[in-house]
Amino acid sequence: MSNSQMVELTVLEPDGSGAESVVPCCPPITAGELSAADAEKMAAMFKALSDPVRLRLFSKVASHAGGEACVCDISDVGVSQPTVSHHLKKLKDAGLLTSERRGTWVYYSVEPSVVAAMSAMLDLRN
Amino acid sequence: MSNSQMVELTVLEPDGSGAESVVPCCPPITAGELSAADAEKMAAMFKALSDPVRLRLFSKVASHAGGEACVCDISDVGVSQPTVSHHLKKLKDAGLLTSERRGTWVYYSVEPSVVAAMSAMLDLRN
DNA sequence: CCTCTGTATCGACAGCGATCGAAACAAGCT
DNA sequence: AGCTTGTTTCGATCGCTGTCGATACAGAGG
Repeated sequence: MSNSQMVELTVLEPDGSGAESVVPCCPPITAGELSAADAEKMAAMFKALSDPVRLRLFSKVASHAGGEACVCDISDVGVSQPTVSHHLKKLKDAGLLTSERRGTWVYYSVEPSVVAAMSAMLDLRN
Repeated sequence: MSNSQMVELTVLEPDGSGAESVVPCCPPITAGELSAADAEKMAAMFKALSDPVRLRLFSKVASHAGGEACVCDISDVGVSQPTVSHHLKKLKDAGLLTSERRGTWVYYSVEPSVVAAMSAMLDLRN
């Protein structure tokens, strides 16, 4: 039960705007070891990108103009359409994407702050 | 089978120094969509950090002096010793950590280039 | 050589998750 | 209302993986 250093994380409360209790947090991982709770949160975000199909879907959205894309524009990733929907839901639940219906189509957008938190956490420079 | 943009990734060959065919690559994800092959490689790296226990172990190593730590220093994460060893192996196989035996103890170190590649990929600024 | 401590591997089990087809829901059209 | 197209949900299957205890391996010191 020993732990050398613990760093308090700045958890941005996501004002219940969509995804279920999202996460953002985290100074560079070199700054100190994660608590069990923070590790849980961050791991969930990394897990969202831990599947090749999801990573491609995410990359398609992120590289689209405005960081936003219609499902119909990105669903060509070699799996069935229900599977695409399932993966988009996971990315949304993890807080990496948000979705909005506009008429017939549903558009997914990247959530910049959450992605930035992951990037910052892996930043090793000191 | 349509794809808007494709970006060639700079894959650094890891000169068979340890982990099995490691990965580094990747311009910011906003630059263009990942190919199936690159998505596979990057997803494997994110998967390594997608477990809370692994993320804590990684954070303990990264936050240690010199980005290096003995197993004995970090194995207090609430799971059995074999499980710790199993997770460290996964981090090593993913290329995020390297290991070296020095006498009785085994030391794990972070592989900065690989971690930097993940961080850079998630960098959304343009 | 034996023992002790540190670490890795093995084998088993349980739960999670990626995938699909089928079906439901949503919105626009005629 | 019915049809069509886009998207999500449901149920089932099946492989993957996190976990453990037991065991094996490695090095240091008696």
